[in-house]
Amino acid sequence: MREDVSLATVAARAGVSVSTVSRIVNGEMRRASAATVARVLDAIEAVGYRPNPVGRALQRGQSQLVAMIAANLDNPAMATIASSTEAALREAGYVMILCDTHDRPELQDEYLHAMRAQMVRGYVLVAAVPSAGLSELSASGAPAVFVTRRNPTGSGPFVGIDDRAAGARAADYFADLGRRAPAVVFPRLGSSASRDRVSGFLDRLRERGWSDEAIIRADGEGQSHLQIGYEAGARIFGGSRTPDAILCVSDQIAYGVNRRALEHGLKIPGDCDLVSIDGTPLNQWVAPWLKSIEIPYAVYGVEIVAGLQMIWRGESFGERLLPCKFD
Amino acid sequence: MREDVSLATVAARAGVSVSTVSRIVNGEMRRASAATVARVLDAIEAVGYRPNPVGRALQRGQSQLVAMIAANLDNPAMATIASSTEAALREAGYVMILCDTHDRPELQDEYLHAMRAQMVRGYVLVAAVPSAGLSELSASGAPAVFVTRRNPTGSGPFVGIDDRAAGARAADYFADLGRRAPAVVFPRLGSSASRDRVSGFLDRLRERGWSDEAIIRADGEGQSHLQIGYEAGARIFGGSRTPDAILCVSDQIAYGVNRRALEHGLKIPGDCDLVSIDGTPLNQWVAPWLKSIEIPYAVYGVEIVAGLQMIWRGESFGERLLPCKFD
DNA sequence: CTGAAAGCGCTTACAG
DNA sequence: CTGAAAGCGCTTACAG
Repeated sequence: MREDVSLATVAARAGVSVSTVSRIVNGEMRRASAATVARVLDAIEAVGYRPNPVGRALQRGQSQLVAMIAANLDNPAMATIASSTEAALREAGYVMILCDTHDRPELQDEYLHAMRAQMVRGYVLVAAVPSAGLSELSASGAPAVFVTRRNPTGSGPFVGIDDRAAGARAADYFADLGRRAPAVVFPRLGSSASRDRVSGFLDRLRERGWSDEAIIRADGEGQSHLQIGYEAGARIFGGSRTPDAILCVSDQIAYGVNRRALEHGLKIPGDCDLVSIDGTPLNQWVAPWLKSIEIPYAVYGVEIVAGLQMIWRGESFGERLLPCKFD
Repeated sequence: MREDVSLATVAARAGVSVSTVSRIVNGEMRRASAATVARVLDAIEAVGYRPNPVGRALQRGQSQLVAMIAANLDNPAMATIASSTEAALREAGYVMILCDTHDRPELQDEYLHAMRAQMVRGYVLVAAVPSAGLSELSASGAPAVFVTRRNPTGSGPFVGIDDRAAGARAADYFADLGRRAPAVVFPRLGSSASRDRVSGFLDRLRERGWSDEAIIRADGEGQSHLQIGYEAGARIFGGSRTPDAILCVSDQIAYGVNRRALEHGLKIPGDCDLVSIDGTPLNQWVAPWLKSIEIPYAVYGVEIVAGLQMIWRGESFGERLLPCKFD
């Protein structure tokens, strides 16, 4: 377990050149005699050699590092995505660098540059925001998969859910239940995902006979979905019409709305149903009042890595929409 | 923004040697004439040169990467620690690699080896478990700071809270409130932190007149603190004596206990007070019934990085116990 | 079947 | 004040 075991160490011990050891380490067994291979393998074993990824990266122009650039790790959904991606990358022999952009384009660009300097093998962009560096990245053709939000500066491999369908499902649920006054709560400056969930919800309600004016819409400002829900809740419950069913585009928004509902003395469910889209496992423990369309964040990791591997192999990977649970 | 801007590119453009450029890039301004410095700086600017960290790491035997090796990212507390550490490292010019060990010693060792191969500049070990590789690391004197759990294989820089004091604080709170039947819930196979919280609680209760038998103790098995609380709750609420105050050593344990309490038709608070140690911000939104001693996870990052920097400078860094809020 | 050599981008004694 | 050279650990044509 010494620090100074390099190809040279192994080569000396086996009595061959570093070239030969290098080839064998890289699996080119058929270019050396069986005897040599055996001797080298023994030497590797004996000194406990492991290839130095830094030397290798410099030579190959490519490291074993994969950059995950995420908008906000404090969001439990992103934490789960990060965790599952980390596990899948490790299985595949890669190491994950984690970058939190706090949804700020300049930070995202800073990281994008830093990661290119690190010669990362690929990029996982979770809820990426539009930025100059991102456009460059897209243009450069570097291996990248977008998660949750589609590439805001063009197209690209995507892992997520069918957001419009999720919204529509909530609409059907409310309609089938006989609710009359549906509402939807979303971030003012939302992602494509948010918007799709909302429009899927609205379109389906229209199909099922609602007029536009009959559907209550409320948004909230800022980063924090908790705050967004709380703020929008004030307008919803303080308004002239109180809804009997609310779709929140995320769990955290629902938490905020619920707290406001409690302040207004409303019973949830009962006076008003709450449905959200996320379905983090914590809900069953602390928010049993919440019905949620469950996004399978825990399997995002394997899908993301599968996507990267397809790209590395030169195959094309368009998008992978994962099925949600709702019961 | 080309890929091929190296020291050589800059040197050629400025009409000097790479040595000179390298020195200037590294801030050794006084070893070159003012004219040369100006010319080189111009060239750097003109071609948009950024030092390649991989070449640099190989030469220096040390990268700009810092490894965070955490036991379980799905735990919100660890996610917040990871997030704040990432931010602090970025400010300091480092990049964070994230490794999730799932509390498994073999995985921890695998990562420890992989990170050494990456020539990481330092290690942040969050809730590390005992393992052969960890002993090696401690022995090697590599820069490492332990977080949440102290080094289980010896000593080492530590960032955390005064766990015994936190437990004692809960005891005082219950005693001052006039509670008569206190209980404490903890993981069966807990960390040093868990144990200290429990013993701090018990010792203070004893000081304040409780007999050992009067204090209800319940543990639960497994990884998931939610499950631990739920399981222990069954024994607590199904037992002969029902407590009127419970300390849970983590928020998630409290969530589990609360759910069980609800199933038993108990009102929380009212029939029974619940206090936990963690104080994640989510509590105010989804668990207003929970009183929690708040650990400042969001500032762990800056303390951890400050600790690493002290170690890098050769100064000694023993431990940093951060103050908790409880009101 | 095998090895010497060049080179990935960088740093750092050493010589001038 | 400045540069040529060696070397960090590796890979890969190329020559034999």
